[in-house]
Amino acid sequence: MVTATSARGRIDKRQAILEAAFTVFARRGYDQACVQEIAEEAGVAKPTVYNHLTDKENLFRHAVLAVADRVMAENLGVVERLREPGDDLRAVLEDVAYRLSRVCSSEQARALRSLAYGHAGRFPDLIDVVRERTSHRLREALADRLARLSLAERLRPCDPAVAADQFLALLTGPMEVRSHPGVHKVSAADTRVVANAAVDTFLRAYKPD
Amino acid sequence: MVTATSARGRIDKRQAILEAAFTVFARRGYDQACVQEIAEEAGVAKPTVYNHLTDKENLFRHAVLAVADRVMAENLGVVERLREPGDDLRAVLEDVAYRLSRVCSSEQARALRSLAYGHAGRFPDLIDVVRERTSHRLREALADRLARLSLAERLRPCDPAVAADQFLALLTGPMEVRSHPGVHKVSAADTRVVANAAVDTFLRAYKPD
DNA sequence: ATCAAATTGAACCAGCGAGTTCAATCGACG
DNA sequence: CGTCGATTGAACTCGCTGGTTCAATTTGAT
Repeated sequence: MVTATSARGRIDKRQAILEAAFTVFARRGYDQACVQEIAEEAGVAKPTVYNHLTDKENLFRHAVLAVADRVMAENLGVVERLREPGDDLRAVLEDVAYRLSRVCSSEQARALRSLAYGHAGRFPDLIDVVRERTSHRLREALADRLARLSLAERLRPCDPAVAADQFLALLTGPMEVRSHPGVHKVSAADTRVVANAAVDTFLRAYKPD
Repeated sequence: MVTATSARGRIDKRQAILEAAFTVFARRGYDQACVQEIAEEAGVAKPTVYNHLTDKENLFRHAVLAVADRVMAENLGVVERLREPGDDLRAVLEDVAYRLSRVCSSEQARALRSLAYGHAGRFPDLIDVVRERTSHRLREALADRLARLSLAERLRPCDPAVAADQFLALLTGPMEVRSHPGVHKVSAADTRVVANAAVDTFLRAYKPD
């Protein structure tokens, strides 16, 4: 059996390769990204890349999926904050909205969407997986929480699925208008404004009574 | 000077090339689309393509911009219907919402966004132009109409810009969840449901009182 | 008919990048 | 120290595609 250090060494190298692959794919696109550059970015030789991940295609898939998992975990963690809302519903909604906005407009998440949607033609299955692990999972989790809130009469009776859709739409829609891709990231203050506006209209539409 | 018919003949061929270029770029992506295939799709020889549009890059830009202009025109036409709203505001909003959904989730519009966002890395300026001619123009036009409605006390006092953003978000957000790319298009009935739901929460949040 | 411009098909060049091979090197472990 | 496996760098093959050239042909106007 291989010793702990060497195994760890291998794992680290694989992670480094995947990490580098994602950043290079993100900045060049699939076709323009050459394996050579990925190898350099990872601080590794080209044959080593092919040693760990057989194809350029495999490399792409694994890199994208890894990031998708990370983003999904963050999103679910944020929504979990709605499990025990205090007496100030608006405050906790604003908090959740703000954090979700930050995650969804992070560099990683934006690059992820850009890659998946941009290469939908060549990797049709990949886009499904990405959507499943980001949008859908997030939608389901949020719908669960909203259902409980509705049942507890903190929100008016409604279809939790469409409420979740609309909440997320109110968040991400206005955000992506403000985020010129590549250039200056959206400021935290701006994000907060958008998040609060989203929560405001959401509550106007979904408050009890 | 060239006669009308020959000029028309040239124009037709140019249009055919641009049309073909867009469809091929849409289905293959920029890099995988070879000029040969575009020429075949247009029913034309390869040198003819280079005769009309110098570069592959130029070809791409012109093809994308042409479609962007078409989509923008459709969008603006739809919003124009809000200029004289009848006494049933909800009905006309639902109509506009439905038509906007159809346009924004049309094959052309989806391919357009996919192309622009997917190749944002290589053509940073192109994405700006596309956004300008679709999202921004639409946003502005809608904000204008909403401002008038607010002034006429058919909507509560509000910032027309954020109201427009949120209206569009409520529309397009839930739509793109339902549209698996490539496969079955969203049914008209489904679109109507989403549009009506969007108008319902929008009116709940923005009705006077 | 005739002339000029546009079009065509085919061949050709050049560059680029995926993927492979291989000898040299490194690093852990006994 | 010696061994074995992983890593490295460099060179190489190979296919593909953008872009060009050119002679032959078509098209359409006068």
